[in-house]
Amino acid sequence: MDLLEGLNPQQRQAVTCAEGPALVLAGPGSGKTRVLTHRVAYLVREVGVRAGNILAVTFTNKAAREMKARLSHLLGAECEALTIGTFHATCARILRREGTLLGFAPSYTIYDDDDQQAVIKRILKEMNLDDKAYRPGAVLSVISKAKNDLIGPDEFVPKSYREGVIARIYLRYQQALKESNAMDFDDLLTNTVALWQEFPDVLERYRSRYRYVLVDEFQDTNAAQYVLLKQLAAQHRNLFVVADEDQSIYSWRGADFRNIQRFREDFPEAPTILLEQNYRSTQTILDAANAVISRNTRRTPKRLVTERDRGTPLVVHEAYDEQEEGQYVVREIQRLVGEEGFRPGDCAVMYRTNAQSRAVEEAFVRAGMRYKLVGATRFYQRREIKDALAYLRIVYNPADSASLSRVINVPPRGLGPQTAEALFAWAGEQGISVWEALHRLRQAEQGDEPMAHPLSARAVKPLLAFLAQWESLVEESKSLDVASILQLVLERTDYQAYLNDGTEEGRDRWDNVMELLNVASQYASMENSLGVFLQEVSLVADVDELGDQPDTPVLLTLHMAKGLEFPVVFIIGLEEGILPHSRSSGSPEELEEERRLFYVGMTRAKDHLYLVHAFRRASYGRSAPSQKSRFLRDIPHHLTGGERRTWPTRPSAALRVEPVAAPKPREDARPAPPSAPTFAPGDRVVHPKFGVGTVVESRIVSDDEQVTVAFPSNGTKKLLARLAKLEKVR
DNA sequence: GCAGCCCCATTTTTT
DNA sequence: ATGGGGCTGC
Ligand SMILES: Nc1ncnc2c1ncn2[C@@H]1O[C@H](COP(=O)(O)OP(=O)(O)OP(=O)(O)O)[C@@H](O)[C@H]1O
Repeated sequence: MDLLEGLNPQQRQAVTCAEGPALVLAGPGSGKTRVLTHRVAYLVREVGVRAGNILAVTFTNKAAREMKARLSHLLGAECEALTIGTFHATCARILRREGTLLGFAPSYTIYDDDDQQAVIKRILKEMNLDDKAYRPGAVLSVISKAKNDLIGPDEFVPKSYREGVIARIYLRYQQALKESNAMDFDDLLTNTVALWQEFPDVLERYRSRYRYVLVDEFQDTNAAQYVLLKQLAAQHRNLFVVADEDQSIYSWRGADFRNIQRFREDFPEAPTILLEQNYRSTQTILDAANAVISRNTRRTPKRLVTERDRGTPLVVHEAYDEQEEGQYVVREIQRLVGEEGFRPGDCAVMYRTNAQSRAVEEAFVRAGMRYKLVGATRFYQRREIKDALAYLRIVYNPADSASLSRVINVPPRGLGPQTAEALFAWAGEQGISVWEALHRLRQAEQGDEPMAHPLSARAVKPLLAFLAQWESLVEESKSLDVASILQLVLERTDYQAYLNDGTEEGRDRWDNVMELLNVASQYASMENSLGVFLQEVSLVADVDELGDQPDTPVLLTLHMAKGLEFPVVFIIGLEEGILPHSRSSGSPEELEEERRLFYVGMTRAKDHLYLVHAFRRASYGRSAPSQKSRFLRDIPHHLTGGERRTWPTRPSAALRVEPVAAPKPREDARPAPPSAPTFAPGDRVVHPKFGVGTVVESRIVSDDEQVTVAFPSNGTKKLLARLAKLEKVR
């Protein structure tokens, strides 16, 4: 197969460019991922690079799987030797091998958010701090931010008293993790950076191993990830990155698209290759997406053309509420499948927040249709699943104190909060893991030299019984696979009896545990199946998606949609407060990121794009009128088929599409406040008489919008937008 | 120590 | 709405 077949000249140039660094900058659907994939194959097949010398970094595990699949097609068996994965997964693997140098046993545990919270809560108690003044979530976000910027607990410079306290928590937190032989997500990156910094010989090994490094979605790398890349590529300089600054949507996680600029400075010899041909979307979709993104100021405009024809207009639909919104989406999918020959799996429903999936799911259930929720870790968040995983994690890494604290009294065995607190505090004081503390307790009780400990005489017996039980489980598990271990643990803890309280919920919970066992058994034949299984679960490597791939509509967040494409896309909840989200509307930067998020969603669509908003929506149990998203106003009217809605006929009545004239806010009919301003401060506008000016302020006044505009030559004027025929200019 | 009850806040996005 | 956390009574 010719690797260059099916590539345009620009793409070929990128795929075949010489050794050394290179930057591919291009818009959505221009084949960035395809270029990266083909470049890998090209290096192996044409340049003769050994597959083992290539590292390709993707943004999600799913993307890694897809790339692997494509490369296995392009390269055959040789692709097995490639390293393809996310930064986190790759670092996790490196640290399994080399972590001992930093004081971590190979069986270290990756702590998830709950574990992290548990550790922080423990520390707050230890330090006598109020967990309301220092909310664990808030503390963790400060710590995470620091880590993403590679600021360790020692380098952390507090800018306030509060931050001083957090700095102390941070320090203790890192100790606690080490005592538990655990790392959090951010540690996977920072510890790898530290490893390579402190052990140049190790870095040297990885440099010669990963002689060619390729990074997808480079605009969403954070500082730690960028340093990792620099460490690896500083010498051989074979760093190939593809990026689109308009698709940078993870700044809240420390991602910084200015890494593109840094790359240019650090690798000045890198050619920049632009891809300007879009192969995905119709002209209409592209035009609409472009109208939306061009309102962002901090960007370099890109050229992007498509070979495809105009296609159909976008559909903008106003639903009554979130239920009717779900119903509309489901019926429209049924229609597309029934009348237009689409497959259910061609359709995707995208939303800003996970909570929004609920109403859509209910609509699917009511319609008797199957659907797939992407990236839903809900299953792994369930109590019974977390319990079962905690059991497994203890077997794998008994030092894991977070897991021990979770299940020390599950099922109840007389080790209540008092005892647990005493035990954990005692371990904390001594700077040892809880597991070790239990051993000391036994020593103290049964050894020759009695030792003081704070545990009540009554608690000692169940504690030692607990230790004995788990010691035996750890020992017996050594020769077993994950599935057998899980079965054994469930049996010994009598977990089924604990769940089975006679209620249906209890039955369901047990069913879930059996489902977990089913998933685990898919790993059973692997080498070190327990470790592999736990790692994949921790890295959210969508374990549940193994196997079944039904042809069903997909429900996913806009964030999860990055990098994917679908013939039919529904974006729902296009309302102020949701998209843009109220928690992200504070600064212009945040708003621009919300806009990019919408842009990413729109550009996933190949043929049909539906933009749906609801007239009213319930949140936190309260239903309130909503206001349509400002982003919808940026889409020129001629690209949409006008706005439609299916109510107020009767929300449950048969689908009836009634065209609705441009929204005219009538106070009696609409409790909603008047529409949002079309002009925002900073916008450049043109006035027939005064010329070009800059908007200073804009607010809604009765029926029109009063805009204050500063004209360089005519001073500042207050104008009514409609009357003055104000127009935006770019 | 533990089950049951009530109150309350809820930071949206994920590796 | 929902579940986690605090409180009460056994
Ligand atoms: N030269 C080409 N000829 C035909 N189809 C192409 C070509 N290049 C890319 N495509 C197709 O265009 C679509 C988009 O490609 P790809 O996902 O690689 O783009 P991308 O730039 O990574 O997109 P995004 O940034 O939006 O995720 C894919 O379906 C791909 O197969």
